[in-house]
Amino acid sequence: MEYAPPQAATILNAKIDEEVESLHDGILSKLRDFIVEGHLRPGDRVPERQLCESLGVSRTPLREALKVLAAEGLIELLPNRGARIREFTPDDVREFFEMLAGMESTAGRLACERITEAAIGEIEALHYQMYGHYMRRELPEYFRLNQLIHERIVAAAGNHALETYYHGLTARMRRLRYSANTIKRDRWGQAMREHEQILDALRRRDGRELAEILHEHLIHKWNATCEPLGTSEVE
Amino acid sequence: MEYAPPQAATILNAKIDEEVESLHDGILSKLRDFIVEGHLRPGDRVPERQLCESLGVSRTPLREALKVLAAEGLIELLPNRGARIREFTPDDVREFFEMLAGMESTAGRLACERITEAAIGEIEALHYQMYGHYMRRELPEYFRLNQLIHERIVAAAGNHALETYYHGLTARMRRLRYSANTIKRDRWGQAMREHEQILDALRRRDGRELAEILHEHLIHKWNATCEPLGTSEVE
DNA sequence: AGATGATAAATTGTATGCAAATTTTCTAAC
DNA sequence: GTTAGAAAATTTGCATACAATTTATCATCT
Repeated sequence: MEYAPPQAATILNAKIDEEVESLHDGILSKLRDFIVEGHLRPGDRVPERQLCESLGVSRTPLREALKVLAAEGLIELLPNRGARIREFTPDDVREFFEMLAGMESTAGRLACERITEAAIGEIEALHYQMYGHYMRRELPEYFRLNQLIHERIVAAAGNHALETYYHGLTARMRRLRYSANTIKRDRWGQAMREHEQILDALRRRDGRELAEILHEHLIHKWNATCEPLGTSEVE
Repeated sequence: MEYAPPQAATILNAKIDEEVESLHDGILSKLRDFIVEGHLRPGDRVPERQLCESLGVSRTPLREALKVLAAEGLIELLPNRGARIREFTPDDVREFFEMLAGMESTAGRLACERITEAAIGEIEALHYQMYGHYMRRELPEYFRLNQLIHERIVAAAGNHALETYYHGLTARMRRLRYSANTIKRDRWGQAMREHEQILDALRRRDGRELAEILHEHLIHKWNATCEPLGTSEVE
C-alpha cells in the first residue's frame, strides 16, 4: 500500500531547485514501511547488520534513519543496547486517537473556510459510495472509503504541516488498525449517522460544528476499539 | 529561558530501565537550541565541519542529529549540498499558528475533562497575576505569564504526545516571536478579555466552548502578527 | 542440578577514510 | 572590466575500522 503522493502541496513547497527527494530518504521510507507493516513485533530488537544486508547499505545511513524513526516515536533507542520496536501501551493508543481527533477536528474547521464546492461534491460522491458499501455490508470497501473521506477533509484544510503530521499518525496506527478491522453492527450504524452529520456540516460550512462532530466521531471510534468485542460484531 | 522539565509525564513514560536520556541526544538539543536561538540565519548553510569542532564530535553523530532536525522541519537537507536553515514563508507561519490553534484547542477540550480543581486554581492565580501585569502595562511579564497559562492548559490535557508536539511547535516559533514581541493596545485588551473567557470556560469545564475560544484566540494572535504595525502599538 | 562468575562473541557508538559531487579560485578570452 | 571556463579545494555521502559496552557461552562451585 502506498501513500497518494502529495501533489499540489509539494509543488507549492518546492522552491526552484530545492526539496528534491533524496534517494537516501528511500531507506527511511522502506524501514518505516517495514516496521509499520508489522514485520517486526513490538519489543523486538532491530537487527542493524541484518537490515543493512537486506537493504544493501552500510550502517551509517541506516543508523541515521533509525534516529529519525526514533524521533517519530516508532522505535526506542536504548543507550548501548540499540533500537527496539516501541510497544504501545493502552495510554499510547488513547493519546494517538486523541491526537487524531484533534487533527481532524482542526482540519474540519479549516476546511469549512477553504474547501471548494467541487471538492465538497467529490466528498459527497465518496460518501454515497460508502453508504452503498454500508448497505451491502461490505466492510473492507466501507473502511477504504471512510479513510478516503477523512483524508479528503484533511487535505481540504490547506495546511501542509497538519497533513504531514496526520499521515504520520495514521501510519503509526496502521498496525493497530490491523487488529481493529472490525466493527459492531450498532456502532456501524452510529458511525454512518455521524458521517451524515459530517457531510451536512461541511455543506453548510459550519466549522464549529464540523470540528465538534469530527472530534466526537473519532473518540467514539476509539471507544469502539477499546470495548471488548461483544457478540454482534461484523466479520 | 528553559522549559519546565516534563515531570510527571516522563516518569510515567519511563519503563523500569528504558528511556534513559542518552548523552548523545545532547548534540541534538544543543544544535536545536543553537538554531532556534537564531545564531544561524534562515537560508544559511549549516557548517558541518565547524560545528563538529565547536561541539567536539565527529561528523557521524552530528549528521544523525541533522537528519532528525530535518525531519522536525527546522532545516532542509539538499542532496549533495548539505543542510540549510529553513526559511519560513508567510504560509509556513500561517500553518504553524493554525497547528498551534488546533493543538491548544484540542488540549483545552481534553483538559476540561481531566484537570483537577487544584490545577484550575493555579491557572486562576497565574491569570490574575497576568492581569496585574496587563494593568501596569508590563509587557514582557505579561507575555511570560500568558505563555505559562497556555502551557498549563496543554499539560492538563494529559496527553504526552500532544504536549511534545506542542513544545516542538513553540520552539520552532520562538524565533518568530522575537520579532513579534509587540502588541497593539486594542488587541491587548481583546486578548485579555479572551483570557477571561478561557478561564471561565475552564471553570465550567465546558470543553466545547474552551476549544472554540482557544482556537479563535490563537487565530487572532496570528492576525495580529500579520497586520502591518500601526500607530498605537505598545513598546 | 542450579546458580555464579569468567571468558568469548557480537553489538553498539563514534571516528576516520575515500570517491563523487559541488563550490571556489584562478586564468584567459572577449 | 567583465565574463566564461577549467583546475583546485572543499564538502558531502557512504563505507569501513576500532574501542567500549553488552550479550551469549561455558566452566566452576555449592
